[in-house]
Amino acid sequence: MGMGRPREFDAEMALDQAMEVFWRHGYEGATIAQLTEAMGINPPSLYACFGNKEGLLKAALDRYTKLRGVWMDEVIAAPTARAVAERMLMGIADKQTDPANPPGCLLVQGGIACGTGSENVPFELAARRAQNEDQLRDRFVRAKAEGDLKESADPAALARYVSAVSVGMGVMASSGADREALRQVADVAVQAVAAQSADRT
Amino acid sequence: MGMGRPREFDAEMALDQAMEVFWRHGYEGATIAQLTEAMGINPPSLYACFGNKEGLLKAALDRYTKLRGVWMDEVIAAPTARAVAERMLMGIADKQTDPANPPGCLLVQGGIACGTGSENVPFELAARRAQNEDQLRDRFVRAKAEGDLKESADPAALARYVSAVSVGMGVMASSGADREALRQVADVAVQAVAAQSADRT
DNA sequence: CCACATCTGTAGTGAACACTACATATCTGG
DNA sequence: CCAGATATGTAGTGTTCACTACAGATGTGG
Repeated sequence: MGMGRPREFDAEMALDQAMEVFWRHGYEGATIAQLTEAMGINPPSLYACFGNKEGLLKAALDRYTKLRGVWMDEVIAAPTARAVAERMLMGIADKQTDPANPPGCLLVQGGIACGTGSENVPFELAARRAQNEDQLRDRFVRAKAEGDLKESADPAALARYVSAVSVGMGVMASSGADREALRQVADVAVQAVAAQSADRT
Repeated sequence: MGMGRPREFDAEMALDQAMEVFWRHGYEGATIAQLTEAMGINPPSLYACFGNKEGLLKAALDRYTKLRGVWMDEVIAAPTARAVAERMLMGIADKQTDPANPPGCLLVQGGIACGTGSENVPFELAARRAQNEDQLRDRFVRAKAEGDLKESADPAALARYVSAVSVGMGVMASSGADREALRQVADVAVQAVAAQSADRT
């Protein structure tokens, strides 16, 4: 019993290309023809490796969140809640306007509303965004315990807020907002977190 | 030269139904079959009245922005920049979770990323969102002139910020966030505007 | 070198899509 | 009551979609 013919393409490189297509056109807007061309393979290879279109999206999302996870850890490592928010939102302003990638965020561009048969896609993307929010919330819980945030502060609400601003910035980036515009938004947004911080001397 | 057979359906009522379908499934996710069924008409009537699918979307957007314009005027009429932000974001928290409509905002759900041939749709939606932002900016310019906002405040940045938060809240609503969660976000978000306000006594 | 397993490219599959031809129905103006 | 004009319902049109059957290629284990 042999092991069969080996794969001729690099799965991770192909995923990077697929990620970009989903990022630019959304799940429903991306066609298998576009995906296979970008990935440099033919449909049967795609289906053998990823199952179907939705499987490919999930694999691309896994790769995306893995890459972003590294950066997110740096964000969480900031010393204060305010610094976390600032590092996160300013970083997002830069990332979402990085010409190396399509504008905006894959977790938003992937698909906010989908047609019948793809209802699962927006749900999947929301779940990934929620993971980020949970990380932030845990960090803000710690900040409160450390006395870095006011007693009246609600860590979950703050995390939801920062997450909401991130999403809004992503949509703006995808519709043409430049880096400076996003930084201005981030700058204003951080002040709300600062207002929840103790010792604002 | 007669005037021809009169239309048997009410265009505005039909538009309301079409609006809901686009709102729930997005432009690309909505099919002509779904639209005609919701509108209670057959395809030829749709095309005779609205030209094509994109024409129908634009008509639905016109109706949506017209309805929202009334509410927006009330928001703008609030006495201070802070009150404007509060009225806007709290109102949005309620509207985006109103069970009478699909969750979120049509200007976001309509389509953030689209496939080849529909690139115009995200652009169209962005233009409508920009109109809202312009209204806010003008109001904040006035607030600054009135001494309601600090000298250092940037009205355009504040307007972009409020607009970004609105969009983020819409995405959250569409992925299941409840009214209370959105109100918490709005509550935090308003504090950033408050931080730009003068006379915070 | 042979049986077996997996990948690859060609060339399609049926289904769903946006959109429309056409015959018929219903109005206005004369 | 007739001629012109527009709306409607039926029943399609061609195109594009996600997905796959199949045959040939390329590997491993015996």
